[in-house]
Amino acid sequence: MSLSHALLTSLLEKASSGYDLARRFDKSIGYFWHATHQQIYRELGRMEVAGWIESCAAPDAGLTRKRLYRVLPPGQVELVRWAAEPSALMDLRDEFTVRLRADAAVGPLGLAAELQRRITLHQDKLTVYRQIEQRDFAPGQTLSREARIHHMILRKGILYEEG
Amino acid sequence: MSLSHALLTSLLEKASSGYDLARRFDKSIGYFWHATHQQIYRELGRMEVAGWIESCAAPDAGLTRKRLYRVLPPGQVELVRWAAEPSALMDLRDEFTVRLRADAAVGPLGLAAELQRRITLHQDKLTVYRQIEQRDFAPGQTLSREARIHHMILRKGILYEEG
DNA sequence: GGCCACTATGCAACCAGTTGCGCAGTTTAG
DNA sequence: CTAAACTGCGCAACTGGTTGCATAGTGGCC
Repeated sequence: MSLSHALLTSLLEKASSGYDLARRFDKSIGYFWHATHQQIYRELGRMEVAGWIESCAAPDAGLTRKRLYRVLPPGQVELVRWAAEPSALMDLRDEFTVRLRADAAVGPLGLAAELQRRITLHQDKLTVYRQIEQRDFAPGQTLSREARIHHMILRKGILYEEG
Repeated sequence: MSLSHALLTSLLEKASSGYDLARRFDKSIGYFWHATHQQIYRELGRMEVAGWIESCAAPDAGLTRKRLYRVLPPGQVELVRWAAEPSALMDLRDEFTVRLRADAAVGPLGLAAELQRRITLHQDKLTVYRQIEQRDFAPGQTLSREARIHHMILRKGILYEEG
């Protein structure tokens, strides 16, 4: 399973509460690995039991139950171990393409409007991605290794949305 | 859920046994909606209970349990109803990109060989897709509506693998 | 005649992901 | 001052997907 490893990565980038993690996740790793807050809380619990992370009451918790999670050395060791494993190519689960096949099989079903709506959504994402690229990865800059990897991942997203 | 609708589509294209369906699935709709034989048998059972499909002993069954499944009118009605529903953009679950992020976060983890392996796999798929395109959708032909939709879907696969 | 690979179906157990709900504290607008 | 919206965590029930195994007939080979 990779959700735990995705969370480890995200927590290494910045120690956070479950809630903040869920929100940041939506806007970064969430683009290529989606998770609900339920999954995230459950997984944080498991990882704490496993000794991969630890938690304490968050400094800004006040009277709330807010907890801050932090990666422990065994968590980082596990992440490194896992990252080097080979893995199968992502398998797609594309509902709309199934609908297109259905349309091909049983005649025109009026999918044009829906198709147009989806193209617009993809264009919106593309616009956002390109803005991020201009903002964070403008040409001529010298980028760190980390930044170059993030740029590559973003390029992949851009190529996908263009497709 | 869409697996049932993917199976309905595939069965409309050609009535089949569960086993044949599973094999055809791998090489057509399976490219954008993966399923194991277990899921397929279970779903066929449910759909038969629901009255979407019917089955009889296959003509070539001999003494085996082989059964032939066929879509009934309520199944087709359901497929048409479902196809017109709006649906969310596919969300990706890309393990390798999580690994790249992990590499970015905790330093070089030697993912180059794995990356190369995956590029080769994508190139192999691309070659297959292009051969199918040349064989089935050569330019200059007049294609049916159905064929044009299948071609579009294939084009999308090609763009994805090129990316 | 015996072995192996393949066709064909299915059970059972498990794990991951989703949905709906509930609780409790904090902030903000009227 | 109070209602509504937001932050933050979590339980319970369910559904979908995966894995390992079992069964049984068919066809080819040596």
